[in-house]
Amino acid sequence: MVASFPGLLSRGELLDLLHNSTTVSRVHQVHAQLITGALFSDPFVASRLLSTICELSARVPASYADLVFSQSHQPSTFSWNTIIRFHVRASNPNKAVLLFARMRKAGVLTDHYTYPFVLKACALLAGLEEGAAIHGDVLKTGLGEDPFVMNGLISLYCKGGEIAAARKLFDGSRSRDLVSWNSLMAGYVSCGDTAEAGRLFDAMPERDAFSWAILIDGYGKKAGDVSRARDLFDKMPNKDLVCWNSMIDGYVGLGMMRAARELFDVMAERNVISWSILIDGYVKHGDPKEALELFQSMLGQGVRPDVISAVGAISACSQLGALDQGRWIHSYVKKHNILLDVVVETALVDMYMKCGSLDLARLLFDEMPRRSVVTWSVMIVGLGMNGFGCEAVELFYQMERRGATMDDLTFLGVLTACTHARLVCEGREIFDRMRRDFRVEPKVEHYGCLVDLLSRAGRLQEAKEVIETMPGTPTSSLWGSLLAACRTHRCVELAEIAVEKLKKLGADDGGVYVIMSNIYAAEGMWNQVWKMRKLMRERGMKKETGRSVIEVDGSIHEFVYGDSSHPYKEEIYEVLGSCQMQCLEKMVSLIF
DNA sequence: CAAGGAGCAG
Repeated sequence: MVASFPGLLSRGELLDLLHNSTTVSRVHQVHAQLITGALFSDPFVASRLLSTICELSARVPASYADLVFSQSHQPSTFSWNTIIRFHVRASNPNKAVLLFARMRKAGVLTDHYTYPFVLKACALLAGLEEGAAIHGDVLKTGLGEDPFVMNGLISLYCKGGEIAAARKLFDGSRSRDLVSWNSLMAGYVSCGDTAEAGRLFDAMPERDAFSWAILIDGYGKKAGDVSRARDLFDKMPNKDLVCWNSMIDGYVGLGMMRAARELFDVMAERNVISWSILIDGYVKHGDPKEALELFQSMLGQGVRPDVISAVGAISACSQLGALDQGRWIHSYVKKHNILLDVVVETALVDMYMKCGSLDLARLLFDEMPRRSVVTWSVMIVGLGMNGFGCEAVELFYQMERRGATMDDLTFLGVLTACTHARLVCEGREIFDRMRRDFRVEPKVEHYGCLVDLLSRAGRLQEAKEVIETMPGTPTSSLWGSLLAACRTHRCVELAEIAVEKLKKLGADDGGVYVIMSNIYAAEGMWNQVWKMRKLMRERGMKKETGRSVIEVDGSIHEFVYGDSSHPYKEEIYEVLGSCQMQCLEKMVSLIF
């Protein structure tokens, strides 16, 4: 790289070069020049290099920034500020706070640039204790009236939930500006006091796009009062892109996808966030088909997907079981260098699992450079779901040996896997070790798994005891799974108890009586069966409509029981008919 | 000589 420069560059030439550096390789060139020319002793040049690295923080590893910083002799205040800023930008607030402590210890002068960075780091950490100590530091240096420093403090207290402290600073300040108003308003919004945020908004001497966006977001997403948010949105004079996105997100948060879509469709300008909000909204609110279509039209308009929209599209494929499209998105993401971070890869593993492609899931899982708790959990859940309960439990033990942290989802996955594989003893043991060995508090869902595990294995009495002795109130689903097991294990007495409990919980829907009448029928208790049927008729209960979704050659088909609107319905019923005929023929030949 | 605070997607 150095070869591209004949000889050494002068100080001025290096500074010029840095000034125009927008690529990492350019930074490397200058770095090499500094080393060969022993120019690190020039604090200004060294700090300019660091500053350029900081501007490129998204593409530079933290270790490289640290290296350059450590090479500068007696770093200046500016260099310290810059390396702290780098770590705040790179989401290493811990490191930033640590560096600040070292800076103080080294006796380096702090200035009005230092505090906003380090306060931001504290805010990210929600580290009120450190923040308060830095507040004391600020007062000693007499920088408390610098608007940047003060706003940093306000924002710190807001993020830490100390809105009263933030308010006190705000009220006592002589130099508050628009950002101070906005910060405090954001603070009220995030602690749920939208009313006070609204009063601040009305009292503001001037407003900018931030002010509007904070309150639109506050009314919409945070307070769920989307009509007030819309009022504000309509009144806003020069709506910027963020405001549109906030408003759309407000609708999406309440599941009002139609309203969200209407706004989206009339937007003059969209960015990848606008698309992501909507795609993610469709995924979350049960319309994965629409999410995928939107993702495709986003690509069609030349918008490069980011991690959020990619994850949205991938999980839409998981929900639909759309393996072909999922694989296509996987290769698209690889080809276009979309950051394959651990979240995206986990979504892909989940997609392959949900689509039943265990080998592809395993391949990706084994190759992943980093795995999160979610990655492991997804794999465990997937194995269990696909009927590989023993493998799921084995993976759980492997996870334990690696010392990976586990969360409640992990246990939900492994317990469900135990249920499906009838691994009663393992399941029971893992449940008992949850709190003791892994410090994960079992939730109702985990008790649900345990009850399911025991009752399916026929240990109905034991299951009933778990329900009755668990902390908190048992939910209807617990009694529900006991009831379902009573049917397979033909236990009328326990079933009747379960139905009574379900009735008390107001959860005795049609399904409960269907199961109960089936249980009676199996025992030949026909009087009871008729009683159940009559009860259902009286209450106007019906069975839920069955529906299913399938992907064929990349397009999605939905089937609803009794629905005949599918374009290929005649062919479908013909095939179905012939299947039934074949089944009948087979049965007939078996019987005779 | 240089750089900083507030808002939208998971």
